[in-house]
Amino acid sequence: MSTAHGARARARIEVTAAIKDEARRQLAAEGAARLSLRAVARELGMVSSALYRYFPSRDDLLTALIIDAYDSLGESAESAREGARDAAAGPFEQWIAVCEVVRRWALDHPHEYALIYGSPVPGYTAPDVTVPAAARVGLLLIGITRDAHHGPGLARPSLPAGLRPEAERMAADLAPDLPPEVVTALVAAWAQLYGLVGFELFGQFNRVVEDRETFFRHAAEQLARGVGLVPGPV
Amino acid sequence: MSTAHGARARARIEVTAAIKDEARRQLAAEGAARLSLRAVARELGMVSSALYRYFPSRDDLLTALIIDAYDSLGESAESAREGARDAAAGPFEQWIAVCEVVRRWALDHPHEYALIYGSPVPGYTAPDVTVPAAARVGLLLIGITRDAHHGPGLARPSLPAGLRPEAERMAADLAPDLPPEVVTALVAAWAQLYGLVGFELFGQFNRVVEDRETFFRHAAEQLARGVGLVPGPV
DNA sequence: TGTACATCAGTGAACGCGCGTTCACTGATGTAC
DNA sequence: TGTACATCAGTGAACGCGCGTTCACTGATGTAC
Repeated sequence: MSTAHGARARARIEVTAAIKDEARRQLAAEGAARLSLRAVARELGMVSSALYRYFPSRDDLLTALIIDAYDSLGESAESAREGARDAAAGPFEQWIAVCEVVRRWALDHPHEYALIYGSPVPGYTAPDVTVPAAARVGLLLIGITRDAHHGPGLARPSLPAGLRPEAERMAADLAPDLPPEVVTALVAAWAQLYGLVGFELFGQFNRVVEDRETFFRHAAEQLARGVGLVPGPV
Repeated sequence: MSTAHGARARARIEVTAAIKDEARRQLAAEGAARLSLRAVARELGMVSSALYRYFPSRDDLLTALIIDAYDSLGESAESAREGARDAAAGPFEQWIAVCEVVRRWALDHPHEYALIYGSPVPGYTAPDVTVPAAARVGLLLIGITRDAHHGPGLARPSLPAGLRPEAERMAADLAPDLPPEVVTALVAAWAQLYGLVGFELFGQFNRVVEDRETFFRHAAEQLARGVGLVPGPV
């Protein structure tokens, strides 16, 4: 009975996974705009209407892929951080490790990256379910900075008076234990990181930057410094 | 004769412009992925095949729109810079003015911004004709920095030894009269600017940054400082 | 343990839609003599 | 200045394609008694 029920349930889980895998494959090959339920079904040897047993619409499938992409990136970033920490690297080096793995992930999964950080898919708006997954990298950068604050210390970035109220609001929202100057710099650095990655990925660095690894590493270090992090041991 | 010939030629120019205008309207309303020759023709009261007298294919129309978008942004940026200069603002303030107008333009033309700086349109690769238009904002930022270098002066950003060869190569390519450290910082700042704009535009700042004008202004100032610019008169 | 019923995955046909592009054509505008 | 011819814009029909979604259905799997 429980095995029987389990069998049907397991089958459901497996088919759902197969659908997502195939969808991800097509996403990787063609991009989100070209992702079609019919093509996914075709490839799986199913009839297109069968997918509706698993996803109520194309948008729901897209939402699932978006969450998976955020989680995949988040997981990479988190394990990069842990790897660095295990190697006795301090917050500054952890920051760099995370930035580099974000870039790496983006280069390895360009269409998934475009799906979550590129221009929105026309006619689709991401529902709130995606928010927690989307926040992972941001929270990780906050965590690293927090460690520095409560550990080796943090330089304090400058902050114009006009921005103080907003800085305090953001700090209260995101990391009440960190100085508002730091939180502000953190949010800016977070956005700027994606500027660097996006420009490389979407071809704006063609004919401009050649040694992109080295260039990026330096830029990531500058971002870390902007937040107040400094090189050094744990 | 010349008027007659002129009439036909003028008509051609006008219809071409009307097609681009309508295409731009649809682009603004729906995004590039939804732009269709048939819809444009329909709206203009023409038959879809008639457009082929003006653009050999949908991709060519898209290319024309891309160039126009780059040019529109470039023009905005250039005139913002001139406005600032006319108001006796120094390079630092000109830099801020340009950054702010880039942001403004992006918020006012989200789909055109997405077309040129967002994820690539699937199945389309921009031909080389777009390069000069695409370079305008970058060249403008270089120009501002050059003015500072030959005028009020420029702080010299740091540069790790490993990046020096690439920095020298970039400087030789882009601005041989500027120090390689500055050129490197410039390229990074340029990418980071688009990270800030893109995050705001594509919704990553939702629930995070509220006073976006003030936040952006501060971030733009930090970018300017990173390049070596400092506030002050001409 | 066996039987009657309910649940559910997957089928196959269909609806209605929009797209880019080609092609042979008509008729007006422009050109050469 | 008038005529014969060439150019060119725009038409209308068609080709072939793929899409998301609905719906009535079959047959296997699971559930309750």
